[in-house]
Amino acid sequence: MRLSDSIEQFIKDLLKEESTEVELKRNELAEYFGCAPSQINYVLATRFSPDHGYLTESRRGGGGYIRIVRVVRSGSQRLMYLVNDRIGESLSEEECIRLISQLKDQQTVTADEASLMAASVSSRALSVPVPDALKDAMRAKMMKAMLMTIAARNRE
Amino acid sequence: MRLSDSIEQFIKDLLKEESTEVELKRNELAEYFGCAPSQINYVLATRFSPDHGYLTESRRGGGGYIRIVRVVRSGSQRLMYLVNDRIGESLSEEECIRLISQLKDQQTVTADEASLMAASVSSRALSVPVPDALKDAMRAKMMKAMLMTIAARNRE
DNA sequence: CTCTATAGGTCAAAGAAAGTCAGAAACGGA
DNA sequence: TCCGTTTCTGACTTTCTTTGACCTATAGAG
Repeated sequence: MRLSDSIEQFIKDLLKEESTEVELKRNELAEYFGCAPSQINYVLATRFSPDHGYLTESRRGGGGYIRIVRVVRSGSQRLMYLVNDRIGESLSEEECIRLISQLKDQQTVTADEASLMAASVSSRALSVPVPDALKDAMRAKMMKAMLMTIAARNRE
Repeated sequence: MRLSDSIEQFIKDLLKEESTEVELKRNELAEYFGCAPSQINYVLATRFSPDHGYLTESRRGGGGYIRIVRVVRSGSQRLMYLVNDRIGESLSEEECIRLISQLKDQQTVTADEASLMAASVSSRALSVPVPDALKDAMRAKMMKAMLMTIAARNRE
């Protein structure tokens, strides 16, 4: 198992117990896992970003800390954020996959729906002679269209 | 016996034991067969493609892997017929819609999934400056990719 | 108010896997 | 034998992870 995954799991377990918020010491955590302190920042950046549904704040100096808060946003709030702010005019396949798996983690979509979405934006599905830039533009629109229909159905 | 055939057989044996899904390390497998790692990709491309009834996903970097999922089984005959015979190289939006609503009628997909699929092939989602012929070619591929993932999950 | 010990932050580079693709080699049919 | 197709390799690329050196903020002592 990857170190990053272990740390991610450790933090998520803490969040399960202490519910929506957890505070920890970067150096202690790094010590515990026997890794460089900056590894903690890597985990935060790649697994506890706002896209993943978390906010982090921290403080340096004596008595410093890192606090991680799981943001409780409704499914449609998340969807609207994605459609209006997060997704722009263009989205690569990798970015799509990342967003989709986050939605799945947050249970905004089911696993089945997630794999449908992933299939539709996959490079295999779009393998026609069209410039990559246009494909990414399509991906953005496809994602928005799909998210909108999900938002529409969730509203009742 | 051909190297590719040996590797193919090896993976299929794994799939027999571990049932429908197997995860492996590209480098280890190449090492085991004493060949170039890229040989594994060749085998995947020529023998474990979606047309053959398999899906693959992978991850790079430390702790990377390749996962192979067997899709074809008795229950998915109809879906595979759609993928291999019914849908050709090109599909208009109207044809997509018709197909999707048939799938919904047969309860192969839920209403929610049907609207997701429809959204992804909608003209709204594909409104970029690309010839219609190419869009319809994409629609065909997108539908096939999505049907494959549905077939993959329908195993009982 | 200044100094210093104590925390966390940043970034670039090294390491670990998998992907791509062009071309060499082997094979099979005419 | 000649030619096209399939198989195989190696060099190069891309992505993800991990580390280490250096930077910055804060609290508290003097």
